[in-house]
Amino acid sequence: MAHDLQPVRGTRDLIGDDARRHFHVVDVARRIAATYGFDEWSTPIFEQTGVFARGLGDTSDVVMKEMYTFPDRGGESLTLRPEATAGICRALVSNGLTQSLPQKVFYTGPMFRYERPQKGRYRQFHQIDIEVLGSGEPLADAEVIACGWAILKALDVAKDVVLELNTLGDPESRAAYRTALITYFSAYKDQLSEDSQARLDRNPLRVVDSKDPGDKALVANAPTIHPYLNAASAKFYDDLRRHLDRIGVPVVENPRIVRGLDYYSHTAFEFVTSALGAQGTVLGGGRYDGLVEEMGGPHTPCVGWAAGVERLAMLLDAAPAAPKGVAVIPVGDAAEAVALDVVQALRDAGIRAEMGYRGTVKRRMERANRTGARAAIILGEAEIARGVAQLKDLETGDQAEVAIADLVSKLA
RNA sequence: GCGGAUGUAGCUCAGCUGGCAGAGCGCCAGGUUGUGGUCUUGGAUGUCGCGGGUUCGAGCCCCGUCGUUCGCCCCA
Repeated sequence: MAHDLQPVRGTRDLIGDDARRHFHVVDVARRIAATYGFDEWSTPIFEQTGVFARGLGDTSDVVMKEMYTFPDRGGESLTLRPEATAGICRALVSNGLTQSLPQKVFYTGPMFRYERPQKGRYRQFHQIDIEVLGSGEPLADAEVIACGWAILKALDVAKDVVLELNTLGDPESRAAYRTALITYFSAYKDQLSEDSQARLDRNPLRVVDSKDPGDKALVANAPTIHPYLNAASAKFYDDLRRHLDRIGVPVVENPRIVRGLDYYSHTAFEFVTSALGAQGTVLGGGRYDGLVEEMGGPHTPCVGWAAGVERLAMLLDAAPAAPKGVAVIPVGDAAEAVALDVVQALRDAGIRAEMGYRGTVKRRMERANRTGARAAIILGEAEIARGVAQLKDLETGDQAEVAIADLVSKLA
């Protein structure tokens, strides 16, 4: 393949089965989210760089080294969004919606991160997002998680996935835990991996989800957050677990779950699978009470998650079947006009129908078969003169004469 | 950003120690002047990812580069 026709590294085309898998995931998520009372938003694919730089926090890798940031022709620094939440929060504030809370938002679209591509990890990838903006109640967390679980069930991938749940507590609890972790790990600093030593300074919570085998031994004896939760945070977490239990969402508590982005507090969760190699998180999120304020809006507690469409699409057992239409086949030029009327009547009735642009009957039948048509309507001049057509069922091979006027009702 | 594997027809892949680029599937045409799937006959495939080097000669060896992939990192 010529170099200049190669798709850009980490991007890909969605065609055929790949496209059907992708859109099936999005369609199902959109449908289920609507059922939970979420409204779909759409915001720009790029924002002023500050929206992400301020929103995601300056310790995250996403901000430090993965953003597609560029000056536009006016000299303003813009960034292709690496995730959806910051843009949604910006839109909430820009549109004055902090006056009408809560807002329940469904979102889907492409995101961009300059990472080393791998299976399930692309530079342009797609997410589905659910956010409840403006509620600090654990019921909102429960609803958001339940909606995610419902989508995974509707996609029939829930069997491969478990929900891992943790709490990060409120800022006070989190700060206390942070201090405890620094104290604990500092005693073993030289035994930690190089990566974790760096994390210890930058973002000590991240040390507890290290995959380094040496670190894991130390992490196993590290304190969990629970003793450091203040009363309000502990109650919040208890309430959430009670709600999830009531709704029937199976939970595995995992005190090692820490979200990558800085703005989280209280609830943190991931739906994980072992079926996708290193890219095990299929849906992840949590509560981010400080983000809107961080961005310059009023204090607005929020909770939400993002799911990777590509990862979900890979978990699907099989690609959804291609739609089956009806092939209308004229025999001879004079029949084409009537055939055109027939296709139009079928389409007007909501039936997927196609008439080939050219070709012999044989060619048109071959195409009908190849494209998975369920039936063929063969229209010859002799039939047209009598007001009938041959209707052939392409699965059984049965063929019968049907009045042209009855074709639509026969195929509905 | 780091380490490993890999790249040959539209697809999946074979190609020996360096010696004329192949198979299956798919595609195109015929067997069927108005009927698909099965069968049958014939046909077309290509910058061997790209660029250098070694050699009488490179798909094969060497260097570089681009893409993919596995792990790390990070994350959805």
